[in-house]
Amino acid sequence: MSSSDNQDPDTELPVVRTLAERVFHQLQRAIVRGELPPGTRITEPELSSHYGISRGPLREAMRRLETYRLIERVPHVGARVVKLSMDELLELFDVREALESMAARLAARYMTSEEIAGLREVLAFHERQEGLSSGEAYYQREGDLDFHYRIVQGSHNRMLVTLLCDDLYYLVRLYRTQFSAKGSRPQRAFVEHHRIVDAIESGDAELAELLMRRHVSASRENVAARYARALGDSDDGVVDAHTARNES
Amino acid sequence: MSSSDNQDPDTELPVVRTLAERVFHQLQRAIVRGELPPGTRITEPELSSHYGISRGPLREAMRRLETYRLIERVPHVGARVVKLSMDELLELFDVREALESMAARLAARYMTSEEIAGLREVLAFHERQEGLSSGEAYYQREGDLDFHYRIVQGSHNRMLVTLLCDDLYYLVRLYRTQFSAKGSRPQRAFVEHHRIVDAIESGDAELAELLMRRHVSASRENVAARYARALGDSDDGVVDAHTARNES
DNA sequence: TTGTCTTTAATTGTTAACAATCGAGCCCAT
DNA sequence: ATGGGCTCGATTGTTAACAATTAAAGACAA
Repeated sequence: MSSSDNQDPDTELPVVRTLAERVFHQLQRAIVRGELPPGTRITEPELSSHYGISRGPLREAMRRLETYRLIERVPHVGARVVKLSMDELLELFDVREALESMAARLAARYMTSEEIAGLREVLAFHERQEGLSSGEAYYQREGDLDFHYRIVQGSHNRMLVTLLCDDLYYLVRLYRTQFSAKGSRPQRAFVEHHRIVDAIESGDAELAELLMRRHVSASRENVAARYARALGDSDDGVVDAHTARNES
Repeated sequence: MSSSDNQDPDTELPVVRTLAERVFHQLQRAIVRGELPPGTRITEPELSSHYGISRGPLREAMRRLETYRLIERVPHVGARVVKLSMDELLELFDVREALESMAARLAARYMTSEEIAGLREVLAFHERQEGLSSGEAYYQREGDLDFHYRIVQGSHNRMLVTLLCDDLYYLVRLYRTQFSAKGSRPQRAFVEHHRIVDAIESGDAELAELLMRRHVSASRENVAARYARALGDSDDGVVDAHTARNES
């Protein structure tokens, strides 16, 4: 019940045909997990020797990481792991609101009964995890991501799937690790998730779209409110870890 | 009054700091203009000798083209210019509808009076071109793209701008050249454009969002209808040039 | 003739060395 | 002492040669 089939936790995918691809996935995971903290300078000789490859494939991997917005490069200067600001996080929420509400609308039209059944399984697993370990935010977060993941795939719009699942969700995960999101209102998110699935199952595209839009928007407002509150307590204008939280 | 400042017609941008960047822009332009027809095999030795560079920078340029979905690569096999299907074009319209309606909503909130004035200038230029040369579709198309471009930038959401202007609009232009879109209902699009700007100027975010959504959706339905009609006349199931048209 | 296997040529992936650019540290003049 | 300019080290950009994989052409057998 992980986010995806090609998202095994510790071993790299078996179907990696090139060194650049392998090290790209390794670096991507390291960044998303926070093993390479934001702002870390990425130097090519260092990383290439660390991974035991030459600079050629490493540069290709870095170029891919750049297009995924996980690192930022400046010609002739270097690259560093992206440092996320609260402004950009809120921007990302707007984009997610637009794309995921559209995905929910399409999912209500095109999702198969098997896919809907799988979605219900995710919700059940989600609640079970919540029941026995309320403090464990990991499953909740991953489970929530899985929920959104499946609805996007249920849209049967390949471009939407690529944009959200391949591009933006890695940024979402990175934000969560950087801001150490704990999931602040799981029970309310549960209710919203169920209502969205109900709308999808009944084929009500407009309602599914509206509910998903509200769901993402509420999450955005929650993050923004926590950020504003943290600004009052903090001395500087930059929010640091453990100040902003997010449940969806 | 072109689509962007860094979009000069024939000379490459002066601020290109590396060979890979230069050849990336050259290839991008060649593909979007149709000089490299869809499905064309891209072979590294050929292109590198053609552009007078080695395979290293060329591979970096190709990797960037791949993430922009302008070429498709298969490891150990090769790359070819993306061949677009009508299904994917309709998918792209759904994504545009979601993102551009959000952009219009944000533009109504955050667009400055200078940006709105520039938008009105685009519309005026647009109409002038339409008046004196009804058969010239080029200016109409570019003008329309410029219109959407500016609204997206008016959203002041950098992630949205990157997604739409840097990623998707090149695909839109590629579609237009491949399907040789002529602009089938310019006068109706004019009215819609004006109404959208009116809504933005009056700060009516919800109306701007709704109008932009309808505008893109109408364009999508127009393309779909022409495609269905072409299917009846055509012998095979693949739409070819001069059959599908699109005005927005 | 057709199907399969083998060989082969071409292309892609990878590596290591070379060249160009940038930033830091030092020196010197005011 | 401080600001500007210069030198030097390190990193990035680029190149050319090498290795691995693939797809196609051709030989051979049924």
